[in-house]
Amino acid sequence: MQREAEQQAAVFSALADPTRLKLVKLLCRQHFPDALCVKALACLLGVSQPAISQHLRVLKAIGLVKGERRGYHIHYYINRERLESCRELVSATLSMAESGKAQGCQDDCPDRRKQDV
Amino acid sequence: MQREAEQQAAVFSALADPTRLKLVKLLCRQHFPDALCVKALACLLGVSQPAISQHLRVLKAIGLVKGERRGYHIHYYINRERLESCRELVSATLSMAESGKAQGCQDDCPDRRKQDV
DNA sequence: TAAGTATATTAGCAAATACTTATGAAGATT
DNA sequence: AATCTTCATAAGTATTTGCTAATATACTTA
Repeated sequence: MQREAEQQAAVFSALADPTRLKLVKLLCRQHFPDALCVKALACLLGVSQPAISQHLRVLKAIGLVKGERRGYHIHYYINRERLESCRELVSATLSMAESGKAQGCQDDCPDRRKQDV
Repeated sequence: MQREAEQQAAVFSALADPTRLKLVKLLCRQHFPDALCVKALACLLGVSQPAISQHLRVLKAIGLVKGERRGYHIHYYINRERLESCRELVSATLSMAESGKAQGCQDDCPDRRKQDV
């Protein structure tokens, strides 16, 4: 569960930035053969080109976007299967269905006796 | 859309930490009349009491947890309606259903002409 | 009301983040 | 091959974050 929470948090982290969310949405709206190069994204989102490259790196790290060169430009697009799996991951993380049995204080908790409200 | 992305990012941010995710999960598993006080949470998660208070503040800020005093302790619990609404929010944010029409470069984009790939 | 307990807040710190400017690397075009 | 153009990386900075230790606050209980 330790590692699980970290992996889940990593996905939430990658999406925990408004510019990155807008980036994802922009890419989502693109459909073949429309293209969005880095400069165009920078222009649309009002930040510098390196800023976009850095955001793209974060999104690539979780497999959410991919790039493909076309002439001078690199055409960035959403990995839609991964997008769906991320959607399921965040949804499942917040799903109460995964609630197991209630957990009490551990035996070695110094305040176990005080937990009786 | 500007503000929308910020609000969505705020929810992702609040959940973009493994300790906070574990906190949410722990509270999810609690069912009335079980109680988890701050000290018990600190003990279970292996961090200090102030750290828990601070995480709880973040979660309270988005309405995800609530506290209720019972004797000496404050019993923290999940706001399950809000949990569900957060689940819908993050899911919808990543849902391709909200994809509108493809968007080109703005007219004033200095690199509009270069976007033809 | 005074003492006791749990929780919140503050101060301080190290690490991470989001950005810009400047520079480097990769590939396309001629 | 030389030149261009795009994109990535590096360097530098201001802000935010997650933590601990110390302190203050709020409430209960006697």
